[in-house]
Amino acid sequence: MPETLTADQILEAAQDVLRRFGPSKATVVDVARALGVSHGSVYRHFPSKAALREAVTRRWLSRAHAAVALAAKADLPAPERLRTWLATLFDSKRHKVLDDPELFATFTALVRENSKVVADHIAELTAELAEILRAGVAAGDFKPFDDVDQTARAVFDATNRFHDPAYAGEWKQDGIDAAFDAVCSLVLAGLAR
Amino acid sequence: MPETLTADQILEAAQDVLRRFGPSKATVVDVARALGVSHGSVYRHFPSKAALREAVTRRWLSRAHAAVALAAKADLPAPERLRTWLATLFDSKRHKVLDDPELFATFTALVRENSKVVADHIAELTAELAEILRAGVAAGDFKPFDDVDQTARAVFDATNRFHDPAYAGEWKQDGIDAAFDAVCSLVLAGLAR
DNA sequence: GTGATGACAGATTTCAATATCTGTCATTTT
DNA sequence: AAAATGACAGATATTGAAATCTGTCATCAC
Repeated sequence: MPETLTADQILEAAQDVLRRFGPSKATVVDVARALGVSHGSVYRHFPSKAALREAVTRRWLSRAHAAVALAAKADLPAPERLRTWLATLFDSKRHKVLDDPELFATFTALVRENSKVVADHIAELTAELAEILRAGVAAGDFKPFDDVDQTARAVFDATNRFHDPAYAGEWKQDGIDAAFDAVCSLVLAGLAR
Repeated sequence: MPETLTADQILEAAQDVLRRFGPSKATVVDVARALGVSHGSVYRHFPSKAALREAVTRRWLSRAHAAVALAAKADLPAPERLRTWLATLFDSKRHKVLDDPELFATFTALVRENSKVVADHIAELTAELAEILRAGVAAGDFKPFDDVDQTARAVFDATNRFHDPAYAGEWKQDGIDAAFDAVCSLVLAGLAR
């Protein structure tokens, strides 16, 4: 039972409220109630409801991705590492949506309302991709690229169907793994020396 | 002023009503009113509002695509033909959304509510792609594929960002053409012998 | 003085009454 | 008889009044 209210406590409570009530019902008053404080206190730490939701979204997204980034750090040749990275990204999101569709929907709604957060997250992801591409070029596995960042973004775009939550509904369909492998192989063939 | 009401007249009127009122406000009663008949007469030709909307969607989609399919029939080597096909598809959709965003939104909403129509349309599109791929394999421009249809679908999936209306908001951003070229080149490199 | 409160104005949401729409079908029109 | 109608029941949408929420700020507590 801490003396003073911290931004982190508020974020934690806001996350709980969002989980329980969903993105359309969760209010700042609910968050304050959950913490046993007045809603005015929340506004001491966050300038607006939108800012609070954005902060929750950012935290949620970065924590969710930390696991993926780690899993795909394996010490492999670039092509395999790229394939693993893409497959891990896909698998992790697919598991999320299958395990708890409601929570995934809440999370997706939050992400959708913050295009800035999405842009930043995509920038992080493509930076990871660019890293792999550079390693592959250095090792002679990939052909040299005019613009590695552009190519990294192209790889990200080409695999959209397997990481954009907008397509989550298709991730349980039969043949989705074959479709993923097909795109993956096409992309890898396009990168190969 | 024809004697008897035809399904085609109803489709035409329904299309007008949808254009004018938008997908959420357009009613069967509106369509009947526009034709000067009772709404019961509409139900003689279409079993439900959903069926009527689906029929409109199908017609709208197939007419919109006829122009694209034609434009991309040019007598070129397969790789150029593929690039032209993809570029024409992208350009045509981008023009639609830029020229009349409201109509595009109406159209997109209709498409979204009919996943069956979408699936059929995608099947047609990938069939066109598969045709190009086969020609390319025969001419020795593309490497032979295990499964041409699967590869065609992979090409379609990889270029999602440039034909799925869900991304229409990004089509006016700077650098979108460069992003398109990057994905296109990656895909073509992946197909090349 | 720093942090928390709760009253307040304006914006947004909820709710229930009302109106409109969807789909059916017995009846009317041609 | 084939086509069209319009009354009807149940479902859905609209509306406006009441409730709740957001964001501010003068005041209170430590």
